[in-house]
Amino acid sequence: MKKEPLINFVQKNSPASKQTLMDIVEHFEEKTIFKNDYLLKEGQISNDYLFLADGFMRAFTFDTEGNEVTTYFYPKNRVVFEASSFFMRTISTENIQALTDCKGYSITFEKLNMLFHSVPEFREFGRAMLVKEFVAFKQRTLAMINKSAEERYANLINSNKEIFQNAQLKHIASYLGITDTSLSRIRKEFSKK
Amino acid sequence: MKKEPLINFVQKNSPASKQTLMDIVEHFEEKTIFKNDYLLKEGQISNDYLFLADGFMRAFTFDTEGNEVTTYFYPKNRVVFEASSFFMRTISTENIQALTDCKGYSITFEKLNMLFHSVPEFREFGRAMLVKEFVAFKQRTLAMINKSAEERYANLINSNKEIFQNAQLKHIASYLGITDTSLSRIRKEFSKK
DNA sequence: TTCATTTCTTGCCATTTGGCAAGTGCTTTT
DNA sequence: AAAAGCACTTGCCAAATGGCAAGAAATGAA
Repeated sequence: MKKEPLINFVQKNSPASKQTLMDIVEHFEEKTIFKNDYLLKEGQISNDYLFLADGFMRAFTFDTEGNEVTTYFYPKNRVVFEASSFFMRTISTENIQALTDCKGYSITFEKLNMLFHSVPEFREFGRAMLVKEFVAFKQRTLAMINKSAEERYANLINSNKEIFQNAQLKHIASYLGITDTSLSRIRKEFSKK
Repeated sequence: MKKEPLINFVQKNSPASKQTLMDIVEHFEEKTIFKNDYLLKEGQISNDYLFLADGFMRAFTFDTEGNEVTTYFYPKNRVVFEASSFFMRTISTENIQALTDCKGYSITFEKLNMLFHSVPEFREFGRAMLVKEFVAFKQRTLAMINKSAEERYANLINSNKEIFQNAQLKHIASYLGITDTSLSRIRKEFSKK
């Protein structure tokens, strides 16, 4: 069956019977997004809860001065969604863009809700995804507060090597909260060690 | 009835019939926490999902150098919980402490789950709370990245005046990601305008 | 291959924030 | 009232990061 990565992912995060899993993934549709295209554009109400089977994405928005700020990187084998817009049905201030050609399985808000109401195990999955995202953000916020740019860089390169293979320096820089100039210098310092 | 603030809060966030509301709040227990006491201590698995009816709390943890870092302030009339520890049943790295005498209504993980499974409207409530927290964190992370300390201070004082009436300077400073020395200077600059 | 465009690096200097330590003022204890 | 403790402020200087602009390197198009 084609949706095997999705099945494995759901199973891993919230065990369910084979039949239940099939009932769940049946409602996901295959989706392809080419490099530089968007899963979500600001101003829209997000209607894609996407399991990213292959590729690499990023979320970004703009600060008050109009600079692009990367808010998140999404490697493959995880779900990609903008919680606020998707779940609250509000207009998104974020963009989600493919940094490489991407393939995955997507479900709409309506269908996801239907599954949440009818499949208790899947509710656990949904909550686990939300909590996971939340925790990741918390840790990042904390790191922003009490670590130097160099330490944040070191953490990122240790935990998410693939970011450096897929994203541009300026994307990584704004994600780390520094300028690309500074990141370039930090990287230089770092390579000496 | 005693739990009226809670009833109103649930009703506002996810409308339900009077009877359903009563069924929900019945499972919450009144809880009092005195100033400087803890709702959650690091090392514990959180088992309190608290609606804070009155008082003021903060969450904090320690950075790698052992400095206290305030991660969140909780004014009254909102829910207070550590999503990671409470929902994932993992050991908390955060502390939640009362900054004033506090009163609220608390429910355990088990009972909350029971309600989530049996009351669809309440599931919506639970999700809304999680998403809300998430959004607040995202905005904060973003602000940490692309705003100066002075701007972050200005935002905080405009949006959360009560923090300044309830928390110490050093708590606010670590929340803003600066030292109390710097905050003191910023505050001085600010009062000139 | 060659040219054009984009991405990344680097030098110079400015600005922001931090570290430390002393000092002020308020509150609590005795 | 004196002493002690805590919260906050301030001066001095250091360290981290930014802004700008020029140049180098990589990438993509013709």
